[in-house]
Amino acid sequence: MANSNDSNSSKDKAKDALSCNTLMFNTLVKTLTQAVSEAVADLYPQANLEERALYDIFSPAPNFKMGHLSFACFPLAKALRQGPPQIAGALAGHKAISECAIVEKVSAQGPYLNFFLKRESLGNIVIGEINSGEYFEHRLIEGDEKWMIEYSQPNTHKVLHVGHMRNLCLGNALVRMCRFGGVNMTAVTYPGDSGTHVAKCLWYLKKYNKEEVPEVEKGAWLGEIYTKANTLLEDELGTDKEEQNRKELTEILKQLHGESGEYYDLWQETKKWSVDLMKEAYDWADVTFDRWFWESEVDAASLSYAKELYEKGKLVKDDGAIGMDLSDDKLGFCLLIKTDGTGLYATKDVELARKKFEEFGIDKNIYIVDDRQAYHFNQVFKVLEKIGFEQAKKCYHLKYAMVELPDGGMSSRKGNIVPLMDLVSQMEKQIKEQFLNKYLEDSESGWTQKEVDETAKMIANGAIKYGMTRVDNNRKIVFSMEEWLKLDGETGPYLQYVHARIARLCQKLHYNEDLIVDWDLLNTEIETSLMVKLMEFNDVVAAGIAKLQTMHLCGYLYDLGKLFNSFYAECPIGKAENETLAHTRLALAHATGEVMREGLALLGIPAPEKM
RNA sequence: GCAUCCGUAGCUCAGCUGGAUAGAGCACUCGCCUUCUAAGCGAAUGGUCGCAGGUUCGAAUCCUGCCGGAUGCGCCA
Repeated sequence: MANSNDSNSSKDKAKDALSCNTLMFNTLVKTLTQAVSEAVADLYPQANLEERALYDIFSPAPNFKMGHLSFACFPLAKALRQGPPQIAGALAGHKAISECAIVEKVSAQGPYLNFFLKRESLGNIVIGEINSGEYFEHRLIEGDEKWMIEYSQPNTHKVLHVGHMRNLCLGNALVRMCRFGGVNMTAVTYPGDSGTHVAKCLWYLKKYNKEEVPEVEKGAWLGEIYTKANTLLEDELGTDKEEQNRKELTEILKQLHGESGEYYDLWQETKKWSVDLMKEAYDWADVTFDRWFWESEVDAASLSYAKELYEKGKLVKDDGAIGMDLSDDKLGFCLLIKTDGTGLYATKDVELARKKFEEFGIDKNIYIVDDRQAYHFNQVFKVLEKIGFEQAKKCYHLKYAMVELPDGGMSSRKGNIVPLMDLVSQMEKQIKEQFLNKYLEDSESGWTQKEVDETAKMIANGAIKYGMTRVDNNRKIVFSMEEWLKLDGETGPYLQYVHARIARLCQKLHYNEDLIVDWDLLNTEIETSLMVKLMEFNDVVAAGIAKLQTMHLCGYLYDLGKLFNSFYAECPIGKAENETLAHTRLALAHATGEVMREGLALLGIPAPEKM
């Protein structure tokens, strides 16, 4: 009993931290909501239903044969004291709905009210807004809370590998989506530039390394040194060298803390090599941060803050160590000062949170970190709450499962990793060989080598980012180079291809905003389906922001791409029966291109003009 | 032992706060370039939704138990 209550409340708290309200931005759904509201008020005068509640009931119909939008009457049954099918029947017959200006046809199917919208309304309101750009200006999220997302916490002195990309792609996409929806968002990173891994790396570099430091790619080389250091230290465990090694590492850490000595100088020099590597990856991913919080920056401050908390009686001493007893909350004991007087990971995270609250005045604090840290963050958030930070309730650990290799987890400690740039370069090579190089010889298309290189880069970028953001955060990704190099089916390049096709089409057929269109001419199912799909874009993004998920946007863009490709195959544009139809279809294609470009941009994926 | 996550087609995954016939991709089979980019389109094949109960008008979805897998649980980060 107590257990289930506890788990409920912790789930509720997590929801609380996430919660945000989406606005009623969908023009057509809003119009339908008003119609339904009017009909309900007329038919059931005693009922008192808010428009907002009605608006939320609308959803896409399961398939385009049944309608464009559905309204399920189940939620109304209690308030209206009638069965859902009866309600649906009554509403369908009311003229506020059946004669609504945007409704082509409405029918009650069992408990559902299914709407077909007028092509003219879809065209003028949806396609028109998209092509003018107005559609992308809607604010999606209510309120003016300040949000912060911390993502990408790579360690210096280790290799950046494909596992880090999941975090980076996810964070990048969420930041972009939130900003698109009108959220005041600050993006920060927290690289680990201090601690034992650094000491180990420097220890090996100074004492054992015989290789020349390379001229280029020093960061990757340094990562290999770290792996060697670890291997050596593990090999010497249990030998008479173990004690000596430990002493040497402690001495190095002491120098780093004291900010002087040969190892401190070496740290400063080598850190730069790693940071250059990080920046290379961030440039590749087109990621920027508003603030870099260095681990070394909070190191000393975190310890003095913990001491201060202890003196104030907020922490207790136990077994010689200092921390907070969270056993009442089933979170054990959160250790903050070790018996040797130094701090820990949690100590730094408490200080970092304090800094975020004070420096930025944030209301919502999101951490994108892998799911192995769940317990750690539960402890840290609880500590913050008990210290007295109101914002602790709005701290949220956005978990994701690890990227693994077919034979198990990736570990730079063991060195069984795929460096990020290996994947990128192999993919670019493959893209050129399989697709782009042929355009070099083709005198008609006449691509330059530079165009080939740039396009290959964009496509590899799209493939990796889509691959990393399309699966549920809770599901682990097993990385296989062979699989990732397959670029057909549901992939980033499929979406980019749709965009490139449209761009070419608009160019060849001279798309412009002044084309004379007649939306009523679009009378095939595929054309109206495409229009309805386009209408849903903002809804999908808003839902993604509310849930902090990228997966649904990926799925949406893929569905949109599929619809477009079917449309492209079935409906001739340049050779349509008449000019107005050609122009109308071209406007629809252009709108699809705009949504695709914007959607890809939210995932951080570039949209090539040709490929 | 306790906690979190996962278990849906041969493989990789969708299925949103329970709701209308469980959907894609890959693989396999068949069709489509004298028409706007075939990195494409169309068709066919493939599922007792891990198992067992419960709640409900209705459960892949919520609850409980079990099975199988991953991860975490005080001096690492």
